[in-house]
Amino acid sequence: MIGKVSTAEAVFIHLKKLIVGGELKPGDALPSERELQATLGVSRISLREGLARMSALGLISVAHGKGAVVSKDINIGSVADALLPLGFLKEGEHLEELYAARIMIESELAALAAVCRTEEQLQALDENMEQMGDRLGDEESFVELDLEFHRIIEDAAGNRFLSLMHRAIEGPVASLVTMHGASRESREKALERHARIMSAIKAKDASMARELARKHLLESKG
Amino acid sequence: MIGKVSTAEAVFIHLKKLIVGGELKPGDALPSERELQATLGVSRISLREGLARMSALGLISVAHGKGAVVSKDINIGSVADALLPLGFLKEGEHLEELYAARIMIESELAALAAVCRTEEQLQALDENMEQMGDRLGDEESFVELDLEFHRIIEDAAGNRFLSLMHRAIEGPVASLVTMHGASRESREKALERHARIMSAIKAKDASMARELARKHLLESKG
DNA sequence: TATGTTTAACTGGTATTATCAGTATAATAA
DNA sequence: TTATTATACTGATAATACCAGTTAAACATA
Repeated sequence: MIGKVSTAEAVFIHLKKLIVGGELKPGDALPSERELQATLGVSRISLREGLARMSALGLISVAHGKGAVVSKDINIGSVADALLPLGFLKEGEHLEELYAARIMIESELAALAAVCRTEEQLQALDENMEQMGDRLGDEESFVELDLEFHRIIEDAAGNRFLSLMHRAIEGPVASLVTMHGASRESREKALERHARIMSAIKAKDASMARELARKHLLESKG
Repeated sequence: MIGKVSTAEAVFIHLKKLIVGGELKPGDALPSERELQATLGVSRISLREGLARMSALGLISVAHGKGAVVSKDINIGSVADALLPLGFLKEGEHLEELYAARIMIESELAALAAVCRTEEQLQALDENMEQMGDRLGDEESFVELDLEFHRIIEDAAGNRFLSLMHRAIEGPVASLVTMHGASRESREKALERHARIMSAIKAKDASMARELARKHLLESKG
């Protein structure tokens, strides 16, 4: 009996194969539930549970009264949900793994931002740093501005896949990022490092931006 | 009915909040379906569709006759499924974005491998390169060994999150990776670059391994 | 007493049927 | 023609019954 899957799972696998196999292309409308139910020879319940799985993963999008269509793009929310158990990590190696991934992503975002950034984004970074300078004494505001700094860079990088991973990771490691209890001196140093990263991005020096971002995160970690 | 979301979606959101909020911890058993149905005041169908969503995302794991428990870990299959629409990308900027992410991941894996690699893994890389040397004339085998080389490095890096992203990306960009139609000379150069990466990993030089891997992928791309 | 079998009470899985609720369009009335 | 209404789709929800694994308590047996 090992290997047996439930009917709902079978429906899910079947539909997924149709999409992967190219029989159902992005944007295509699925047959109606009654029709699928008859074609696949399953009950409405199993059919709908299979559809629920598809929908949860963002593979299809269903609308009441209209029908279901194959998604054209990944659903960031779904991916983030699937990565949700990462938040359970408290200490130890798993958290280290996640942190390593974060450094990799952040530094690559900085490198890409150095290439793609617009003048508006440079200005946004400037404003952000100015505000950070004003809030050196306000820990909470500083932390929030710190996160915003990296979010601006993420936006400037213009890579949807990296943005997705960045956001999925941001939550779980937020507790680490937030330098809570850090000294004013450490905040001054962080702002200084931000300035250097910003300079590299402004100068379109991708390698420099990447390395500075990496060092920044490594140093702000301890 | 709560707000504008479906009942099944409301159930899903409710259960997710219980987990995120810490009321349900990883490994905890969920109440039985009949119980949840009564507590939430919804029909069995909606309840089960909500559970199906949870299950599809790998947030819970249900067993026939036993019950459902909160997952302790991310489900690679679920994440990969959610990323499935990436395979729709054919050409253009989206593929470029994915390729940039691939280079980032591969190079970081090489850097981590340089730190964590065991003697067995070094030996596996050695054997792989030896086989590649023997198959310089056999394009198909060479491509397969090429992929294996990077898979060994992925394993050696010992970072589950990066491994996940690596595997999710491997499929969609496979067509790019496979140097189909490349000359024997280009294969010789690729092998040479592999040897240099391997040396850096053996010497535990993370920065060197990262840079060499990055250059390798950039060069083998064209 | 100790052990093996049976049974009963859980659990989730599937199916049937009926009905509610959006949506779009064809038919109809102004 | 235009505005309204009826209708025939679509998915959403529900109630009910029953099937199918799992577990442990009850019980018969050695």
